[in-house]
Amino acid sequence: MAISREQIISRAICQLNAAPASSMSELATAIGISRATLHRHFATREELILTLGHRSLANWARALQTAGIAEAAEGGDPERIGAALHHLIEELVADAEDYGFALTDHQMERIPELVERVEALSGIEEGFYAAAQRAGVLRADMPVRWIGCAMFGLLIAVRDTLRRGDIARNDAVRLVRESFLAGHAQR
Amino acid sequence: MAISREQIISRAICQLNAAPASSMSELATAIGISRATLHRHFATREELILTLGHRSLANWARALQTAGIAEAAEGGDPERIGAALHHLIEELVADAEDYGFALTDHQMERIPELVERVEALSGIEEGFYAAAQRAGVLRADMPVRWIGCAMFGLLIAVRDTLRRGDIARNDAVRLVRESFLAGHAQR
DNA sequence: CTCGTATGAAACAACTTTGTCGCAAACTAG
DNA sequence: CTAGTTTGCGACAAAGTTGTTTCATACGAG
Repeated sequence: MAISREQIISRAICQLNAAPASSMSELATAIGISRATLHRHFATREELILTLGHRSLANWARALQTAGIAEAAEGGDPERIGAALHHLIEELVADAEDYGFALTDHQMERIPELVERVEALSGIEEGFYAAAQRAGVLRADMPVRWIGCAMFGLLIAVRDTLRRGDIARNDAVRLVRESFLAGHAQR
Repeated sequence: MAISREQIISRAICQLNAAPASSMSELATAIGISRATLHRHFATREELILTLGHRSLANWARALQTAGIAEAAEGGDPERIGAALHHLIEELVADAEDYGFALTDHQMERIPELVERVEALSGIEEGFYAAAQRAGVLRADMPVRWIGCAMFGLLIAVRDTLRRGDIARNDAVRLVRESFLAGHAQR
């Protein structure tokens, strides 16, 4: 077993980040295995996409977990919520780089199983933003869904700027934090 | 001529906004014409995508023009730059709704002609942001490219939230303006 | 070394998409 | 009404993708 299943998944993600519409043939070549072997690991293309989607969503769930947003939201302490928000941004930025293709991939939108899970995770994240609004950490004059989507948009910005080398990797977290919290106007 | 070329283009955009990976057959059905007629107007799929891409970019160029960012940038007057920025946001938000699919469409990235034009327009917009930084309107501790991509991300947020009915259309400009300029932290 | 497993290469059928063509029907200008 | 144009429909070939299968080979544990 020269190449493990984990390596296949990770290289497939890498290839899809570079060329989101890759065929199974292109994926196999990029991974470094034959198309037959790829089909031995993932019987259908949908199965592969499903696996990558779940992998991406599991990482998102882990990010929400690690940042401790549930506990912070429950407590309602502004300081703790602020800390959790900072932690959350760190986690999300790291994921945006790894699973960049999943952010704007259209094939996943048609797998109900994944859509459902996306909505569940979005709900959790938005619940945290709502708690942050109540605690006075985030402004309350915007719909929660908008705040969630704005964060999402910034993660796409991270992916694209990193892909083209426009920003330094070490700078990404600061840029998202500043853009998200303070905006771009000079004060 | 029951359906004009303009109508074909506009309905094709509408369909691609709903299903970005539509085939020529699906597009023809959604437009309300036969596949043969669609091919009579656009010999190849690439020709259609190229037309839609140029249409989208022409609108972007018009937005930059209408907002008067070039003149404002040249003058260097902070107040005028701020006004141009507000105007620009209005125009970009309107475009994001009309040409939403183009924001994250991958097929266009492989047409050099379009990529080139995207870079040119990005350059103009970023030149304006740079002028805004020098004038003290936008903060100067971020790369211009990041600011441009952050705006881009917010436009994707507009498209997605409008698509799902999460925000009111009348509210979109205010949300982008506030998110872009002031961020989401409560002060 | 040997046996069982994993792999690569190649071929195959089924399907989808794209682009073209011919023809009959509908429409329109005059 | 008539001639010219446009359209829809169906058929077609070419190409690409997907999924399966067969077979020979390479590898690894024992």
